[in-house]
Amino acid sequence: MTQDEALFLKDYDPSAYERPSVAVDLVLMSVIDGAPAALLVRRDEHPHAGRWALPGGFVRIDEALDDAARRILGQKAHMGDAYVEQLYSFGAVDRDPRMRVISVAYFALLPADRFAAALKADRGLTLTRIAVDWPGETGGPVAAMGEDGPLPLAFDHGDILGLAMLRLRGKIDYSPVGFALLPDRFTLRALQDVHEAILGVPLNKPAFRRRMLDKGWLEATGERETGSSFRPAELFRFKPRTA
Amino acid sequence: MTQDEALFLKDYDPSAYERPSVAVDLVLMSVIDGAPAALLVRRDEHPHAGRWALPGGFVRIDEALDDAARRILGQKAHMGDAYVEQLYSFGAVDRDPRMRVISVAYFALLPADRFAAALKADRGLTLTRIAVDWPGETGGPVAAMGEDGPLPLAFDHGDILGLAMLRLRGKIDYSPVGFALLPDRFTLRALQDVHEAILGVPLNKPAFRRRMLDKGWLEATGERETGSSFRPAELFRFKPRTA
DNA sequence: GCAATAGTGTCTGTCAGACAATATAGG
DNA sequence: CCTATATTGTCTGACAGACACTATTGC
Repeated sequence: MTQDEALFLKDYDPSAYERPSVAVDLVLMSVIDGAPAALLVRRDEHPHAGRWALPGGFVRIDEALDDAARRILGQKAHMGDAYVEQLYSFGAVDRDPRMRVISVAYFALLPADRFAAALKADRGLTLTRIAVDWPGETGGPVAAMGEDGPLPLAFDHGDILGLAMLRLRGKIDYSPVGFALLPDRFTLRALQDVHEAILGVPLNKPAFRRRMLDKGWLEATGERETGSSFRPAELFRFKPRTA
Repeated sequence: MTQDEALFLKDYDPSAYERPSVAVDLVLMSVIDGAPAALLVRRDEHPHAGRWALPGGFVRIDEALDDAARRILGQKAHMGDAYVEQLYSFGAVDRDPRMRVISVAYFALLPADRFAAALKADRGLTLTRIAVDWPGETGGPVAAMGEDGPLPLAFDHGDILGLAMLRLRGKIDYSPVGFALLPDRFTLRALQDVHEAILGVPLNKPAFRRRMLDKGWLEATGERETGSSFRPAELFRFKPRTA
């Protein structure tokens, strides 16, 4: 930094304009029993008390956006590391009636067992199945299904959830994000189940197997699944490097 | 809104936390003479005085993010309507040395003649060719080429420019964004030139023609281009509805 | 051996790339 | 007719879907 720049910095007045609050909202996604699922929190306070919302929080003044997402993943969702990706920023003026809040939405992909652990650790979290009226290229509205039908969502969180599903559907067959929804070792059938749940269509087994193996993302472990009363499938692992 | 909610709103204190500034930065893109191009502004003030930056500005407290992008498109880039899409939000803590600024980046796609008009209207704008070290699936770094080599970019605007190119490259062959880079009527050769510039690779002419016509995005006008000393190509138009 | 699923071989339709043939404007 | 490019036809290789076949485990 030059001396001029240092002088300029000293005199700069950052309080000239009224500033919005910036929040991060997290779409926690998994595939459970062959269907896409998400974790929501029930709002106890106004606004939208009684509705369900994405876990979220305000970005601190000295905290990067990505760091805020990971902090909320730990604090609000009781998760350790996970695949986290920025989704979109929502900035309608009236999306929060309290005040101007711009929300940077992220989504996190987690294996089903991590969902179970988080639900046990925090009773405030609710598991919902995501229902999408697929197939339809545009990826229409989604619904978070509770025990007694669709849950009412707070703010614009329904839009965020829908966009997250759309993004995931768009990425899953040309990027290795699907592996983040499975445990370390998994069978090709389990991987196919995940893809079918996300895409909402049944897939051809031999073609799926060929495609996955050709991409070079998979590494055979030589191990077999246990507990089946029929021929056990081989367990594969995600190969991190394209080598 | 219930009475409870109204009461709650009244008592809510929005000034509890220090808030970041939120800005919108615009990547104005076109294809000129067979190469991707962008419009930049030269910074006169600190920080990064003398470097080139994306046109941008702060989001007003009562202005939606998308509206801010369109306002800046008009005010700073002297453009009317255009294809505008949100790109990504950049939120590193130290990306602006003055203060905490979170930038929501947008990109706009414009036909080459609109670029020329904007350059005439505002002498502060600079036209740069975008050089990308392609082909390479990951889409390496980009450089904004001036008369005498690469221009130094301010803040993290090089990252933003690179991500914009990557996004455009990823979308162009499965979405109709390419038409936004051309005038109302255009030849298939011009469309192919745009695709080749964005993708950085030569394309097969018959295959390109077939693919485009099969997608149903194009409408033949029956008119022909003029001014060529050889067989004139038919002019096509973008068909808005998939009908 | 039986049941049930894992894993493989093969055919076929679709589609993009390659390449060549035909069409048409100005001169 | 000549030049240069538009436009079309055809062949071919890559690849996904369909479907049937073989393999392997527990019982």
